[in-house]
Amino acid sequence: MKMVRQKTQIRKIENLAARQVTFSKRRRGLFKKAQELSTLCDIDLALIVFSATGKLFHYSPSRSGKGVFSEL
Amino acid sequence: MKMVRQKTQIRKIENLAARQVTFSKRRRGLFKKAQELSTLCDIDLALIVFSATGKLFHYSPSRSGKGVFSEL
DNA sequence: AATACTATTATTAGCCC
DNA sequence: GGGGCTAATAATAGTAT
Repeated sequence: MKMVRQKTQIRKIENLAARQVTFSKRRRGLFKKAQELSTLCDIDLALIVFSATGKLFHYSPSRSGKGVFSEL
Repeated sequence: MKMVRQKTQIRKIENLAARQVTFSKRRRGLFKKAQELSTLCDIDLALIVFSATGKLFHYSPSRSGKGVFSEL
């Protein structure tokens, strides 16, 4: 069981299963980074992610407790 | 010149200059990650970031060439 | 403010269960 | 699909210019 990682190529992952796994992992990482930026720098931001199947993941942290898009 | 990094604490950076530098650095990193996720997984997303001074940074990559919020 | 460096931490690809 | 592991890559805090 070698664990040799390729240097990541940023282009569409053709294998469906691998693409879904990467989507799940990286989406979580992106949300985490977004929340960190919001907290560290005391700013508002919104991150809206659509899955390939149309499912919506949204995130709108807020310093004030009200989401950036709370009106929508 | 020691370069001892603290384990990052995720809470507001009180020093203004340091906060601005971190905002600049991490905002770029976040945009990069967002674009990578979009490309790797062939999905749409939008990232909207407001600076503390109200400046808007927005990002809405698209696989189709049309932004997610192109209608706005 | 912007950029560069680099030690260190953080993320994650590939694997297994 | 999800969770854990670990080696390897990637991001970045602190520093300097």
